[in-house]
Amino acid sequence: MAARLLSDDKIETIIGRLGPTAQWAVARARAHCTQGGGALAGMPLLVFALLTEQQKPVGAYDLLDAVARLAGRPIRPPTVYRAIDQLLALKLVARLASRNAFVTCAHPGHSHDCVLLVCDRCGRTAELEDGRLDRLILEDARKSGFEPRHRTLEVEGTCKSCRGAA
Amino acid sequence: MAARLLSDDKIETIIGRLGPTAQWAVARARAHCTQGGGALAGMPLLVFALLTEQQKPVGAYDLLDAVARLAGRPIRPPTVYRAIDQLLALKLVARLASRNAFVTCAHPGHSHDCVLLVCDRCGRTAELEDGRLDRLILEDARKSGFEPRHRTLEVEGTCKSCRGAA
DNA sequence: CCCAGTTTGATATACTATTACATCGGCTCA
DNA sequence: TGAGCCGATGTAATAGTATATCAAACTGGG
Repeated sequence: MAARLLSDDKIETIIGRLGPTAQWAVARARAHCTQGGGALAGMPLLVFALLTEQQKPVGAYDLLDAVARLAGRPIRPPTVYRAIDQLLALKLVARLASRNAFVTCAHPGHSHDCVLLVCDRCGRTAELEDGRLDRLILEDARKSGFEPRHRTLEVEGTCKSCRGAA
Repeated sequence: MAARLLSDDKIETIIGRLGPTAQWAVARARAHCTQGGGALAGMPLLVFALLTEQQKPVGAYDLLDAVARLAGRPIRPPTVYRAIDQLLALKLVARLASRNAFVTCAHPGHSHDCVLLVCDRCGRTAELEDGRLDRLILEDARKSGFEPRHRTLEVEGTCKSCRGAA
């Protein structure tokens, strides 16, 4: 392959420098992939690590810059988008459609779509889970003959700590 | 203003050629604006008319092309985006974040955010309304100390007629 | 009539995403 | 071992979405 940008060793070193929460998230994500018979490695792993380090949505081009900085040379968009696509397929990250950005999923094992709470002050996101919501949406949709397949639910507002600060 | 692209008369003529449903939607939107003390005219009116003619989401650049064709000369993006911004502020159209496109709102008078059902076969959208959903989201969010301000809820699936056809 | 304010238009550019092609490394199997 | 295939990664080019900034034209009050 056209001269790997970053060796696995370097990626491990980068991960080693992350905070404890991010470390834990990476470890859990890897375990989740291993369980599924695959492996989280290379660019997808690096992108996941960078994304989980920030606790907020990151644009594809910010990830691109971060990877380029670590690699010491320019990176092309598809490199990052491919990694993102794989992470999306694995449900390890979610696309934040309202902001064209991406966040790591808090609950990798779950099959349902996320409910994302996005703070418009600090930009941080939290994930919500409520089966009643999905049941209600399903029920409402079917009433009009619509068969749902996938859902995007993003709530913008102010998070607890930002409300406290104000 | 830098030589208006389309006179009000021309816009009225274009609206006159729309189908009855679209005519009705335009009339209702205008009434809604008049009630609010404003007026729906010029580019925003034209964009609303074009958008309501299609019963499905339309990208900004498709609208751009449509306006350009009607005007008989190229149009620049900000012209259309400004019109869209005004229509968004008036809640006459909604942004379909998951597709970077726009649809006219079925219920201009309502203050709540829309629930949009988007058919992945025919592309058409329907609007849903259920206060229980919003109450549930509000309740869940507040449980984690989050104060919601705005919501994006888009459901992708198959509509009644497309399911019938299959 | 002239000026200030508002609205609309043009230019240029930033940001987001994908298509199509090139290259590398490892694997199988003679 | 090495020829040939396969999958993963990298590159080039371009398509699609959105905005910041400046310029020009109508509007209404004086």
